[in-house]
Amino acid sequence: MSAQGLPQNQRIDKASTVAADKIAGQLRSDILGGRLAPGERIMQEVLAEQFGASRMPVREALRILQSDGLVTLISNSGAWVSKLSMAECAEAYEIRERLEPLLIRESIPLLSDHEIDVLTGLVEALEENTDVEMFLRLDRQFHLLSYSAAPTAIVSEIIHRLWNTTQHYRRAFTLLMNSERRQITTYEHRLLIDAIQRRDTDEAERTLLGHIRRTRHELGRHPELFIAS
Amino acid sequence: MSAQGLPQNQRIDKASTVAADKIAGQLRSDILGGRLAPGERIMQEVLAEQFGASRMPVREALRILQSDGLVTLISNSGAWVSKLSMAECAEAYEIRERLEPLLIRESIPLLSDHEIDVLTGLVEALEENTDVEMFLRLDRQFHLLSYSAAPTAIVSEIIHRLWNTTQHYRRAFTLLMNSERRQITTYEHRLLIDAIQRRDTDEAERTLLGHIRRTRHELGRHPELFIAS
DNA sequence: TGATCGCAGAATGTATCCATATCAACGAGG
DNA sequence: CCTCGTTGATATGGATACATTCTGCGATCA
Repeated sequence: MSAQGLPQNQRIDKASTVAADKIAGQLRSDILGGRLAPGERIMQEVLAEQFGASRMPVREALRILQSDGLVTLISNSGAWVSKLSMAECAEAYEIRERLEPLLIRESIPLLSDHEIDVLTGLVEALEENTDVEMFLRLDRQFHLLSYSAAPTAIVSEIIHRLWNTTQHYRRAFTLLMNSERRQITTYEHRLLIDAIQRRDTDEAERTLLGHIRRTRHELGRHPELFIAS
Repeated sequence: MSAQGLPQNQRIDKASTVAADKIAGQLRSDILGGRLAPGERIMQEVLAEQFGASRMPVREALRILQSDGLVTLISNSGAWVSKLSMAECAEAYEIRERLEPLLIRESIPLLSDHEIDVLTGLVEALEENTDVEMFLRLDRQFHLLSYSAAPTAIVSEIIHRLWNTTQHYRRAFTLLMNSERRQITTYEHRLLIDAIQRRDTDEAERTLLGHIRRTRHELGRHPELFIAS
């Protein structure tokens, strides 16, 4: 049982020199950016040619994305962009309801003043913004940054995954939001940033929980986003 | 954006004909069974020879186990059996506290009478058992079976992952349990199976939460399980 | 003496080729 | 006309060989 220690830095997010990582990064960006739709087939050879590499690193990239939950692999059959049923999407939101309050609670006391300034700026940018892609990016940045100081690596990873796998449906949902719904979102964000500025963890938790829950309920009213295609 | 549908069965748990799956299965069993310790190095060539295969399926197997959280891969460096710090282990229990009550609540109404009989049998077997490996197996079977009827695939997967990654520490912890502690566990299991038999979801949730929380607190008193080796 | 550079060995990453499984089209039979 | 079996094309899985990167040890120089 000679247990040799791991290198210190278990997480290396910076682009590595490994082709598979680069391909995975590009693919991830394509999926999150909506350029690849859920259910769409991914073929190894096409990707390989596209990247000027052999199929080998592509296969590894697909495995990587599978562990991110972004791609579904089936033996001897192929790879598809993961898709969620309405039930699964609702489930993702239920999990977020239970875990993100934990994250914000752990994070708030450790956020720097500078980070809170950035968060405030993001909320303001969100109010002025009208573009859907920009909304998705800013909203994601705002929430994930608000959790970023939390020292809880495992929860963070789970939440990142859920944000990734639900990204496509948030986009579709955002497109459907009417002005009333946008107003509500704006207010929720204002309440949340206010609580964060005052470092009122309890209030932040409550507001966040309501924010996610309301979104889940709203999503339940749009089953058309999940029709099998 | 021609989204072609995926095959119906996204999950194929039965042993496939694919070598990588078989290797992954064996490795998983080795890790969960304690024959491979956290932090231990895994070398592709050794495994390949051991299975009479080339390094290629081994690499795929390692990716699979990475998505299970059992293995940590580092580019251009190698693979290690995942290990947890005490903080991460405590975090895993905090997540379980928040998600497993959800699972048991969703599961209980859908459990068949037969499954409840099996659960009852497992509790009895646990009380009579004295062997550590058997305890781990029975305890795991009991809890996971009690959740098995829950239609929540995502939560289930998260919980399975957490049980996997904490397995080694549960083993070490189980070895340290004194008779008083074992008594408490027995009572908790009895309360839980009683609530399940009566299909009392609220009581089951409460009992389960306490069960996990007490274990987490108890674990916090044994930092020696996490010394860097 | 110690610190840095460099080289050798080993392990991982990649490419190419071959084997095999899957699926759809086609044709024969009922 | 429908059903079932066969067959062929296509895409994935696996093996071997080669390239690249990392690590640790030792020599050299300040």
